Amino acid sequence: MSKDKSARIATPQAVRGTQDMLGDFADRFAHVVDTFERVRRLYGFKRVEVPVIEPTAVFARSLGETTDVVAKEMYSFDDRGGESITLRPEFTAGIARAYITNGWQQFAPLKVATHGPLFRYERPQKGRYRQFHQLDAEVLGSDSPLADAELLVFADQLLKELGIAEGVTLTLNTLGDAESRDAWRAALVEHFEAHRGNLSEDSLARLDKNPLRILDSKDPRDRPIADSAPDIDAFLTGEAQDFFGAVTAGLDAAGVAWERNARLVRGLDYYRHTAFEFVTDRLGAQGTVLGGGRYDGLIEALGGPPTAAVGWAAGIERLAMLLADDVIDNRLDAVIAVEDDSQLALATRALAALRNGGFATEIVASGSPRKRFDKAAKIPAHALISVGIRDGEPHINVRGEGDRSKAAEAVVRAL
RNA sequence: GCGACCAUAGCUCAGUUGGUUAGAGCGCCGGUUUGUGGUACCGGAGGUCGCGGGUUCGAGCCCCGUUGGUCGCCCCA
Repeated sequence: MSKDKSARIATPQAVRGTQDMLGDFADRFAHVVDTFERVRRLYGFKRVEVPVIEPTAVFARSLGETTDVVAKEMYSFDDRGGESITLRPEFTAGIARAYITNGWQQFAPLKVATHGPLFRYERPQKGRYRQFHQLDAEVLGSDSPLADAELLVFADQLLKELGIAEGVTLTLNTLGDAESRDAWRAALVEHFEAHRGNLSEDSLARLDKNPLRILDSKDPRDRPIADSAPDIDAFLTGEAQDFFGAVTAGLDAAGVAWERNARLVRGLDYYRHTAFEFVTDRLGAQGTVLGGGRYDGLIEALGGPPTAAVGWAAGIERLAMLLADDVIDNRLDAVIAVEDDSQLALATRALAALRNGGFATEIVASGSPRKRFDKAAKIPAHALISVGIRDGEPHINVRGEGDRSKAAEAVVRAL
């Protein structure tokens, strides 16, 4: 109602790569989060909340200065006090920072879970957004392979309860301890250097920044070279070998299906030992639905005590897209159609009684009275209650099947 | 950051080789029909054709730019 036209602006568009959710997709999103919250309790993971903003150093130092996430995808800005702040591009580093600053070592081993928005300045694509949302689970302060296994069993049960386990497979690898990883990395660099002339341009860049990533390159020119590269197995120390064996034994004992993928590496620098991804071919180019691994060196790198830790994150939008069409039941218990305005008071009493009694109820009382029944009939509900006049008397009719309908009718009849 | 395709009513879309006043379905509002009924019919509201420039007697249609979307590359959950 602005009288001053100059007060109006052209409606701004939503920021690129962000989304507004309403209805079906919002319900799916909430269903993923609700399921996660339920399953997380079954595994004894505590709820944790950490800030959306952190000092830039939290991410820049921990993820690896040369990773794309740090080098070109962070939303960083100087606040009014001149401090460089970054919108979190992932959960792990912030949780690690909180673990140190709050002295959570006293609770080790600490199992925590959280979910919320993350921000990455990327080109939007199917299953990839600039503001996106993840579920996250971490076990801090445990160097036991049992922790890795527990986290994976947790992830597996979550996917099963969401009904999307079929078509999603757990792929697993080990990156070894620091000693194994360094030896393997050196051998890889040597191998790739020998084939330098045949690598793709992208992989030549990777050779300097993160040679491990050449292993999972999709470029056909890289595949023969990557496939003939040495596996880590030959470089694993006995200790690293035993660790991986214990993780897979734990999975087998819990009945979790998995596949070894010796080519699986992780994008962020902090990973050691166990690395895993739950992958699918149903999301186009964004095949990873849940991923993570062990990051024993991260907390120390952030200035904390040497602390072993392992965790995973899962894209909520990606999980929501995989949900079957029929998993969301947002039917109301009852819909009331007011077919005669003289009975509005009666209908309103029925509405209040139903809602107070725990019945999800909606009322249709506007527009042409003779069309309200049809309008109400289109709203998904267990019971359709019409309130009107019949033979000069107030009259209530209830249509519907099942227990909820009968229970709702009982409430209305008791008025 | 690179590439391809796309953008017309609230939604999903049509719109001929460039040619009067840009259409349909759904949804919304009103009327009629039906009258324990989820039906059918009639009417109405609603559009700077994403935005800016250009070509042309004339542009929703062709060209350039721009913004956004979608899908790949890359990256990652």
